[in-house]
Amino acid sequence: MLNPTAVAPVRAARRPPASSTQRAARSTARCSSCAMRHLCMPQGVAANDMPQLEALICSARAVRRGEPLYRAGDSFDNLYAVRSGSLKTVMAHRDGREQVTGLRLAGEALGLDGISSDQHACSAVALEDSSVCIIPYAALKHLCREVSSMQDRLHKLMGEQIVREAAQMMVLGSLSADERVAAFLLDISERNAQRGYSSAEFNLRMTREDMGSYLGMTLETVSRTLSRFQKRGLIDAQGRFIHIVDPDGLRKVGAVANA
Amino acid sequence: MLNPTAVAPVRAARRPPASSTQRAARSTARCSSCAMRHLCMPQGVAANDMPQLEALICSARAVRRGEPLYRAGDSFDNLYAVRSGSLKTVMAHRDGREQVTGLRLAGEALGLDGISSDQHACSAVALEDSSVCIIPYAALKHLCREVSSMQDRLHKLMGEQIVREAAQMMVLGSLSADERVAAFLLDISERNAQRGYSSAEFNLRMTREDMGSYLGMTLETVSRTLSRFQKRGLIDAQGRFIHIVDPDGLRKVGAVANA
DNA sequence: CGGTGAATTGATCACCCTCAATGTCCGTGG
DNA sequence: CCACGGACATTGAGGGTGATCAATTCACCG
Repeated sequence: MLNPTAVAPVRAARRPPASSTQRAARSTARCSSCAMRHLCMPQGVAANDMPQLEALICSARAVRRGEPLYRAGDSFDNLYAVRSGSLKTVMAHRDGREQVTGLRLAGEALGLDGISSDQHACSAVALEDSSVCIIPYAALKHLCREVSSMQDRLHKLMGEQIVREAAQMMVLGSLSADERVAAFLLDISERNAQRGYSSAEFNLRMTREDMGSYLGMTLETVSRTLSRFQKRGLIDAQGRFIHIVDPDGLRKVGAVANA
Repeated sequence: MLNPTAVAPVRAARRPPASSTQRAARSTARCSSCAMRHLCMPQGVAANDMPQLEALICSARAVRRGEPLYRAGDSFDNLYAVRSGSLKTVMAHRDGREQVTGLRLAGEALGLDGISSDQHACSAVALEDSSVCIIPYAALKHLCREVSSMQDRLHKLMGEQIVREAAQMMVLGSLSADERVAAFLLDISERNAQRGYSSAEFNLRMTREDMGSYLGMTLETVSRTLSRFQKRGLIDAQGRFIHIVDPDGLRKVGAVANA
């Protein structure tokens, strides 16, 4: 029921498990055992390509909670795949205001914001001690010219981000506060399910402020909304640990406006 | 001062000029004279590649005002480059609510929303009689494997859209109504300037409702905001025709909150 | 000249932000 | 061990921004 990696034991893991910093060597170890292989290496690639791919594109890096994997303005050299943990992407307005623009869970790709200008447009900050695969962009590009399935995979990755961001624009532009929070919880839930984890229980890792920033509302409104959802029996929230009790009810939030 | 194509004569062009429908043949004429060549064909491409590229990737299509170039759910086969006119991209929630997620002016690329799932995730609707270059995606992909500068161009195109959408998420999530409208006007102004048109005067083509949808507010609030900007001497608006009088003043909107 | 779609402007109200107090869980140090 | 400080979360009270509802004007067009 509980998933060992994605879902921490209930009410525990306020601090991430100590093992997570050791799981990924800080040096550039090959990640031939990388759980994200399917991301770096699509099924379509011939088996005999494998060794060269692994040699070429996969090393690992650990990022401590609160530390940046990269910052806005950093030169863009690598893409990343989250191996364990989770990160947020943050964009800054020139007046200093910041907003969370994305959330990446284990298995998801990171760093595409740097392709357009050879500089990262946003920062990526670890929400917990995490580890990422490093994929040198130059090498990946070269590979994509030789292996068409790799090209497809990269294109889809970028296309998915484009669609995901457009969907988030809809969330920010069209939905009420209740609907935004519900949509967010369902999104996380589905992404967990896709990766084989529990869709019902998870540890959000972000603060209420991060959530609010991502959803275009204040932390107080996030907190109030979660409390109301709890009273309505839609979720069971203990701080950052969320249990989705009634997913269908969440999906109907806003549609009916009452129970 | 006035630009012949981007800026229509003041107070005219409520209807697009009749010539615009003839400018682009409805058949698949080669666009060897396509003004958007730089988009399809980056400078880096060797001259002797040119003929094959033109033969491969460029035909044209006209789209009447209000008509869709493609609809959400349509199978994805082509990318497009706007040759003349302008289009909006629209995404629909399952409950039927729609939101404008993007605006494409002449010279800009369109259709990347279909890459991730081989189906378009949003619809593209012409804001005026327009014409687009058709770029078959399969052929483009093939070309990108042979010509590295073409690969770079496509990647940058996708990367730019990713960054642009993230920036729009910031607009929707962090800015006040005044700031959103100001940011929008400045964005259009800069995009016009980049394409060699006037940054001070342009015809917006969208309705107040489209603008509001794109900016996450109601058409009434858009209208009121524009009126207030006009009273403050920041702009001079006559319906959809906008003259930016004080761009620096627009940039300061929200920073000081008063004149 | 009436009809339609779009834009403007006004009046009212609700949603959500702001400010504030309190509570909880930490890790740290007395 | 308990006290303390800090970060985060929750909850309340009040106010402002922008939505909603509505009326009017304007341009275009059949």
